Amino acid sequence: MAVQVSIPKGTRDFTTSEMSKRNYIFDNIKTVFKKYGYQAIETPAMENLSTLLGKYGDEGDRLIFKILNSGNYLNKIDEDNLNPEHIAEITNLISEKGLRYDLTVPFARFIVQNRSEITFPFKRYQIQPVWRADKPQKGRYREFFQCDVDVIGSNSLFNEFELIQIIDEIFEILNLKVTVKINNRKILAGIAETIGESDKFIPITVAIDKFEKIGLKKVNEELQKNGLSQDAINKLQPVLNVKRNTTESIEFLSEMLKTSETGLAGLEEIKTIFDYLEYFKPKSNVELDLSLARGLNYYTGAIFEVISDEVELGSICGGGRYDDLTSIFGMKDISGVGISFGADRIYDVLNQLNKFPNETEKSSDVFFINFGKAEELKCIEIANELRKSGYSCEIYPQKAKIDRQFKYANNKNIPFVIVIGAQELENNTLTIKDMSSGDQISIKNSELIDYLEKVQL
RNA sequence: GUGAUUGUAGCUCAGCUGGUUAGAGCACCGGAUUGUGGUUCCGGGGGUCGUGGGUUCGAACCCCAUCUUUCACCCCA
Repeated sequence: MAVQVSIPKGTRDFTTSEMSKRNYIFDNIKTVFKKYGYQAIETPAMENLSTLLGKYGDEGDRLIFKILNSGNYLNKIDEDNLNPEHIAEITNLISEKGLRYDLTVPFARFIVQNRSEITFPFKRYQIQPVWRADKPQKGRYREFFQCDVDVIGSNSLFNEFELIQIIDEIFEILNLKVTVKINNRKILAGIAETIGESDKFIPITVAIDKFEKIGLKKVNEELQKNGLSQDAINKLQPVLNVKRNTTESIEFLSEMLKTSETGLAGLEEIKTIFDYLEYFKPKSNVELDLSLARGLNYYTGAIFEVISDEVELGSICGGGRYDDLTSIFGMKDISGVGISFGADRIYDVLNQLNKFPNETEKSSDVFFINFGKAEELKCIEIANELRKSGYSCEIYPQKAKIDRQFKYANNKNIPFVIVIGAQELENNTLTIKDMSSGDQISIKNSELIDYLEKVQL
C-alpha cells in the first residue's frame, strides 16, 4: 500500500449507514427531551485543567487527555526537574487545558459561570462527545458520545419521576424492553449506619455495586479486605442474598432502617417516586434494587440505572441526584438530578436485535438516470417539483453507462429509479422502476406525484 | 496502570516442521449485453506479509524491540 493511514487508538469513523442509525437514536432522544421542556446547551471540547482535575478521583485525573500549551511550552521547565518524580508539576507547567471527560462537570461549571442568565429550575440536555485516555476494549472507546439530561435548582422528587417518564418514553419509541432500577444513596448510607460501619460507606457502595457481576461471595471478600467487621458483613447479608420485589424491599427496609434517620429519609423518597409511578404506569419494569449503588460518589439521593431485558451489555442509561455539584465551583445549595443515555451501547443493543427501522438505510426516495444534457435539464425540473412535495431525490451528476447508474442506485438503497431518455423526452413521459420488485411502468410526467402517493412512499 | 492476544490485497481470511513467482471469497474495473441494478459467465488491476533490527544459503513463518487490534482486571458509558 502507498501510505499507511489510521486513526488514533480507541476512536472510530462512522460510515454513512452507521451515521443514519446513530442519528435515528439521537433524533429520538432529542425529540423526547424537547417534549418535556429541556433545552440544548453545548460546552467546549476543551476545558481548563483546573476545572477538570480533582473531580473524578485519582484514576479519573489520569484518564484526562491533556493539551500541550501553544508556542514554546518548554520555556518554564527547569532541566534539573526533568524526571518522572515531578511529572505532576511538569504537567502543570506545559499544559493548562484538557479534553472534557464527561458532560456533568462542564455543566456544573456552566451553571456557575452563567448563573445570572439562567432561570431556575434549569432544564437542559446536552449531546456531545467526551474523551478518556482509557485502554480501549469491548464497548469502551477513547471518544464516545454522552446524552445528558438534567434539571438543576429543584429538590422536588417530581423531577426524578419525570426522568423515569423520559426513560420510559425513549425506550418505547426505540422498541426496546428495559428494566429501570432505582435505589437511593441515603438508603445505602442508612444500611452502612445500621451495620455500624458509617465511615466505610464508600467502599461498601463500591463493593455492593459489583454484586450483579461478581456474586455475593466475592463482594464479601472485598468487604473484608476493606476492613469491615465480620459482624457488619453478617448484618449485610439479608440485604443482598434475598430476592425481593419492590413492595417487599420497602417493608424490609422500614424494619431494618428504623434507627437510621438518613435511611428512613431515603426510603420516604423512594416511596414518593413509586407513588407517582402508581398514577403514571410506565411500560418498562421499574423496580427498587438494593444492590444498585453506582460508583460515582457525587450522587447523594436517588440513583438510576437502565438495563436491556433482551441483551446483556451492562447499563445503557444511568444517573441520579447530586446535591452539591456546583459547590466545588463556589455555588452552594444547588441540587440537581440527571441521567445520561449511553448512545454507543444503545446502538449495539439495537444492532444485535436488528431493531433499526429499514428506512434509516435509505439515502433518497427517487433517483434519476442521467442520459445527457437535454434529459438532465428535464430531470432537474421534475426533481425540483418532487423536492417541493417533500421527496428527497438525486440526479446522477453526469452521463454514464446505464448499468453503472442503476448499480449506484441499488447500492444506495434508493427505492425508485426514473428513466428519462430520448423517447420519454419526446412524449413528455417518464419510466419509473420499483427497485424492490423490478417492475417498471411508463407514466405521464404530471402523474408522478400521484404514483408516489399511491405506493405510499 | 497489570496480564494476555492479534497484524498477510480496500474488507474477511487461507498459507504445511523455514524453500524460491504469497492464494481464495467479497469489493473494484473491463467485456458477454452501446436503455436497466440486485442473480450468471469470462478477463483485469491491486500485497517490499504492521514497522525496525537479528538468526539463516534462504524468513509471511524462528528470535528481540516497537506500534496496532481484541480481551480480562482496575475503573467506567
